Amino acid sequence: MEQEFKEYIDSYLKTFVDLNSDELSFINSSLSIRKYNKKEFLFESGMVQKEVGFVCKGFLRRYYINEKGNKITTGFINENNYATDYPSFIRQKPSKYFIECLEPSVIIKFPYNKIQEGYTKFKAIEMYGRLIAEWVLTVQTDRVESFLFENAEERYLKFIDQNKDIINRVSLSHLASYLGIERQSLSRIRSKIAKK
Amino acid sequence: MEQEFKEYIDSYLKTFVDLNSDELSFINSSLSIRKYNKKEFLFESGMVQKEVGFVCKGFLRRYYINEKGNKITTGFINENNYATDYPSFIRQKPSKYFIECLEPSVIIKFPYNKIQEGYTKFKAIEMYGRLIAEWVLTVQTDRVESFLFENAEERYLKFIDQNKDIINRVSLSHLASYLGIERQSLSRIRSKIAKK
DNA sequence: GTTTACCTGTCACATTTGTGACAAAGTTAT
DNA sequence: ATAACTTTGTCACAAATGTGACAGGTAAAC
Repeated sequence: MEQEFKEYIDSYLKTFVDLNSDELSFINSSLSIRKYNKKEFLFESGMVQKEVGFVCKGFLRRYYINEKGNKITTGFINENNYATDYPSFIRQKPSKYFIECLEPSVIIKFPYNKIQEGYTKFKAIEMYGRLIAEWVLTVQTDRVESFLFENAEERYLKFIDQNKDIINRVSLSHLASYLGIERQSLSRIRSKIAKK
Repeated sequence: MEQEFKEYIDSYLKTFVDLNSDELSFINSSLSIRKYNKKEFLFESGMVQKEVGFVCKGFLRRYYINEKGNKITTGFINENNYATDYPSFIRQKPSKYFIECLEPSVIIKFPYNKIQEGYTKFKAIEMYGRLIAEWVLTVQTDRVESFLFENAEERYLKFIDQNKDIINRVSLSHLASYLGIERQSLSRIRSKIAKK
């Protein structure tokens, strides 16, 4: 099984950067793989992430527990995405997030130290790091704009339009907190839309 | 004047990455400098940014005009920051933003093509690109969290706490739209706080 | 100095969203 | 199959925010 998923991620990475055999063998020797059950945690609040997780199979969410004890979902992670709190991983600072499996998952892990080693030794890996950061930057900017330019209903409609692949994997409560509203409000929005 | 500001940005860049003489001369030969008056635009909505601007002196804002014709400020840019719409610059796609000088400004410009050339030719420049992207990613993530975890009053208090250096350069209206509320709401919040 | 344009504070009212409660439906564990 | 738990939909009321209006203050332009 290991070999199968290693080849899977190799071909995924190659869609972004050209990797020579040195770089590929460095990457393959650096990563490990693990299966998770539903409700298991990739990591919990307070931890420093020693590795970043790449989702080969499964579905996860990232959430934060606020002062009132409410769980606020800030991201869903499906296949071919990285399960991490980027800012805390980059700085190697404790994260305030939990990452929880919503489905049984298969995760490939890259250790932080190996990534840094890859950045200094291999130009293609440094470039891949920049491209990933630029991509996340873009995603986060879109999300800031969604709060500034759109109301809750528009954010909801946009979400279901842009996430047809995962929409039937997320619960109403999780989605509501991701959109920045209460579950009752999302319920209201849904019934309002249904009447149209 | 040119030389003065070129030395200024050289020493700024050196605080992030080690630059050898090849890299420094490449950078210095790539950049140009320009003065702007108050109310002048660095670029306007619909344009593809051929260059990124580094603010040596001055103060600017980035804003978007929505369907109702309202100007929504999404960022303030002061000294030692880049005046750009990153996502559109990265992809070389037209921006929906205006960047306007709120004060007379001195801006150093890096052409997009030169930056890409720098990325491929110089490892230190590629690394600097990654660090900048990682930094912007972190800033944008903080901003998303501010919408999810905080109400308008908390966002306002956090802003004045974290931006003591520019707080007296921004107007109430601009700040309100940056916080995602109407100017009347910010006015209300201010008077509510004043009563405490 | 005067005029003009813009910015700010405040008000009343409308709309949106949050809060707490409850019941029905669905899911999980035993 | 049953019981325990979770999720969802709905309601009434409270709180927050948006909207349109107006007046006074400030700054820029002539």
